[in-house]
Amino acid sequence: MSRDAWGRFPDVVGHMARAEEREGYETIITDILQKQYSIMTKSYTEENMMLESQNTANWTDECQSSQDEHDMEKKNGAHDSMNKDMDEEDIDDDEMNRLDEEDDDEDEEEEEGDDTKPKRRGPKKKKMTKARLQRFKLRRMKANARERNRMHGLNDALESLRKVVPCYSKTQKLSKIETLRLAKNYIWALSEILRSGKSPDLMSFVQALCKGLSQPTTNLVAGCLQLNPRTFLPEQSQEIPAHMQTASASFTAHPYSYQTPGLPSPPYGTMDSSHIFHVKPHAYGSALEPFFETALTDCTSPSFDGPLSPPLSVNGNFSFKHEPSSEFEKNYAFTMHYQAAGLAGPQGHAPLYASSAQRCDIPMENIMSYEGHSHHERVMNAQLNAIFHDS
DNA sequence: TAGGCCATCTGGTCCT
DNA sequence: AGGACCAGATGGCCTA
Repeated sequence: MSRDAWGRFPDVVGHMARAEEREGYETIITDILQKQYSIMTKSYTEENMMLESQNTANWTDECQSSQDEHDMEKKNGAHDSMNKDMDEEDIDDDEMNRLDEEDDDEDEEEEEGDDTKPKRRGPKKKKMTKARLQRFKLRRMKANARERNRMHGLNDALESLRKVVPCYSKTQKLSKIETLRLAKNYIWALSEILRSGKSPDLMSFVQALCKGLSQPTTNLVAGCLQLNPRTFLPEQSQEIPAHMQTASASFTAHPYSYQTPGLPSPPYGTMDSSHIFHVKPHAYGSALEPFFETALTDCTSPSFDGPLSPPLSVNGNFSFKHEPSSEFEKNYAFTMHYQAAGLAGPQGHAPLYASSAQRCDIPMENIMSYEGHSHHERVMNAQLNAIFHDS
């Protein structure tokens, strides 16, 4: 989603533009803020309490009548700072100092007038003054701006993560939670491959990737890898060819059921091992057996929540080079971006197992969604090639 | 229309 | 005191 120069989203800008057309809304907002602050801090004198009680009585009606403006302010998000093109960096200390001075002056006046009243114990509570209100607003604006920046940074990092997990697509973005789940599965799958030292079949690999993902994301992953999700979803297990079931048997033994407690909707957590294929792993000689045997022995937790401690080294097989200069990258039959057709044989298909008796021919064209020729996608393809071809 | 996802605001807590 | 981080609340957008 595109943002303007101040990081504001289009709908926010639109709201602001409409809000700016309203006359006097700032006054109303300031009034509301003042009342809110008075209530929040509870720092008022008896006189203020009297006033507050009166104001509170009127406040509900006022808030109701000015709800549109108030909502506008909330939606705009620190609209004052935005309307004045102020960001966190723009709120300078001079303004704060000036407000401090005003604040001090008003405090002195307050002390002079308090002679007749009994002095309270404890920390002195300050009256809500205009300057203090301004300071409060400035502080709030700065905090909001920081929080916005922080969340933008978080989202940027998440976007980076999206690009390095399989099935990156600019048009159909994975949600945040699905990105994290897929990344977790991906890391786990790669680490197990490294640990076992054997190449898995594509089916099991996709199954591992899709564990705990929602149905749409599962479809997306399957689509990216040009698999029919029906072939590895548990509900359709009976339709799976024998060799697929064999390959999937080890997946059955996967101790990491993704049945995350409290998941919000049925699509999540449907890959629980308790209902996948119902096949015992040791009865099959899948190439993935070591892959999951280690998992069985190493992991006692029924979920992915335990420490993974993946034996991954980015400096190892996954050489992060921009150009496919190495033999490693050049020779992959699993190449997606370098047009696998010429490498994968006359039918444009390549065997998943270079050495396995159980082969699963998958069309190589567009094996992943490909919308750009960025570095990370080449790296991703290289990694997948390494997994399915080189180990 | 309900539900999912998201951005933002907000107050609390912890840390420096 | 101020910043980072977090979680709850809220409202908008989109889709089935």
